[in-house]
Amino acid sequence: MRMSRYLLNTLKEVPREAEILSHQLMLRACMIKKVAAGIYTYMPIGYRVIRKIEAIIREELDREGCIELLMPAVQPAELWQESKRWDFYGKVRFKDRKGADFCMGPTHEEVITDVVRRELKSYRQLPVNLYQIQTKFRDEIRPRYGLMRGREFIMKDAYSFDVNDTASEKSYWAMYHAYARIFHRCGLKFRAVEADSGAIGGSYTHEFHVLADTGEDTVLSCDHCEYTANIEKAECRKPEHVKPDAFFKMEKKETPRKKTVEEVAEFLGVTPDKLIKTMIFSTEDGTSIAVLVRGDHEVNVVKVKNFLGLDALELADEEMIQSATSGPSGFSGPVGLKIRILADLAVKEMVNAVTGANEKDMHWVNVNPERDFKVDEYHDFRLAEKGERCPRCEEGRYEQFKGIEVGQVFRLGKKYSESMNCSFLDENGKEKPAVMGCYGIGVGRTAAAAIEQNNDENGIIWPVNIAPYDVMLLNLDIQDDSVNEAAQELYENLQNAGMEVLYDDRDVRAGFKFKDADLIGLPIQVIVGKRGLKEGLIEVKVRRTQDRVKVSPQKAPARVEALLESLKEQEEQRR
RNA sequence: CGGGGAGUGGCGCAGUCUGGUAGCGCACCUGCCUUGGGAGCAGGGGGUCGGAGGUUCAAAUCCUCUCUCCCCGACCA
Repeated sequence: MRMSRYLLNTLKEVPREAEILSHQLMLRACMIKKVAAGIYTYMPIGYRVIRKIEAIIREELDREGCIELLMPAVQPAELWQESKRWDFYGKVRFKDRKGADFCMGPTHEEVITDVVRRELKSYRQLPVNLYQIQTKFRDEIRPRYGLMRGREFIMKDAYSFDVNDTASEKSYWAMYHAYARIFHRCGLKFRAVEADSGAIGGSYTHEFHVLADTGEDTVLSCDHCEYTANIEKAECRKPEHVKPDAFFKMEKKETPRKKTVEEVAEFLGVTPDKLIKTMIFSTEDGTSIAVLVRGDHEVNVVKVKNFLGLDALELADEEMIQSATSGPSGFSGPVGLKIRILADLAVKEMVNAVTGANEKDMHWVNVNPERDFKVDEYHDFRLAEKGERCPRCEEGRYEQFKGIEVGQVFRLGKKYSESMNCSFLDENGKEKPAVMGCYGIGVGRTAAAAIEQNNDENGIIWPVNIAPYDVMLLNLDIQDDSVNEAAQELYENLQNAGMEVLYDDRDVRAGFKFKDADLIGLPIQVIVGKRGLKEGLIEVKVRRTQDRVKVSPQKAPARVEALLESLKEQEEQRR
């Protein structure tokens, strides 16, 4: 493509709306244009990246035997009413001229289940895995960061249907491995992360996170074994049992205005790990529950929620704390507490601890679990932290990463097949619901994540496999016939050798072209100028390393091809 | 939805407090000059100041309402 005829206006200045790097660079490199909050046009150069990622996804899913189809963007309310989800989910709803309810599809479980239930008759038809690459619309409460969290976004979603759990699990792992291949091919450093499966049920799920400091999610990974988990899910190692020397007598002490763990610990001259932190939560129906953790630990609300099998759990407000503990907040403690008490495993090992006395300005000291208060259930209820020992192996410790969630594989079980009656006859002629799985990849978000991970002060550095073009060809002097001739010939020869070339033949100064080339970030730049041509040479520059080599125009295509190959290899091996 | 901030040529901003008929840089067009890291000079086109209403001789500026966008929190690919 000749840039003189392309639609690609770069920006020197950063539009004010862009907060994070990928968003800024996408705007500056003319990849996207905002149409409304969270709604973007993919400009030509940006759309090429999207298409590259889609192509990789298609290849890897097709390899697994998945089948592509395309479902509608607009969905009728009836399907959502059937699955009882019409009133949940932030979706854009509207009525047609007859007054019937519709919505922009935020996801497609309902539609795919409807499609499959009409077609599925026999176990002989299973397994089947159907996918689409489609535009979703979710009325996000707060869209931001460009393509990272839009309201309208391109997503690959796949749905597997199996005869039973065992078969479904097989489908799950096939997708897991396909995803790993996809993100490797995209040249991304990522982790498959065990994640919280939410309220949908006991099955497990993995999120795929691209590692980047700007990521919104926190991931803990063992530096020795394979264990990697979202911080919401990351298990804590069972605490060592230490035999205590002596149990002292429980005593009440005045702690005027000392409410936080730090204040109380300092006031009493102990370390925070000697305190039992008592957090009061309230469930959906207004019941209060106490959760105890060691003073230097934090409660993991997700763990508590899952343990209780609840959808929602909130920290109690002042009023609730009063009625549950008959004391003010900041002085809650388990001694004498009448509500249900859950405690983290680490609390079980605490000896002669400090805890709130459920009255203003008072704490107990020398409190011992079981002797001085009863715990209804001990369990892993706290947030794991970096540096802690791995729960799965003996040698490792947790490392912490920031990640961008670009994909998820999820076992749905029979949730939709039962509520929407998607069943088949098994080999005994018995009717059974299909066991489902669903699998998503955010295509635009993957592109954004790739930029977050691959950039420098000059701009984007595209991994070869998802770069909009392979090569940027720079003609530094379009007034000069010899330069023009050489550049034109290279343009043709590079393309004939199978490479995608963006040819900067614009009538602008050399410096301008260099800046643009770096900003747009194609993996290789081929630079043709008067200066080099005098010696019969042109320059080949690797964007990532800024390395330049001089070669003859004749040898350039082979050289560029070899460089692309080796870059590709390195990128696919990245961990 | 709660809290904070902003809407002035395509982009970045000044002007608003103290009303007087809109300005700067980038980008764009023309010419000259220049040509290996976003050159220089000269000339030029483009905005009615998010929208509606009001106050006033006069409103980007003051008042009322409204819309949009951005940032921080809970959701998600």
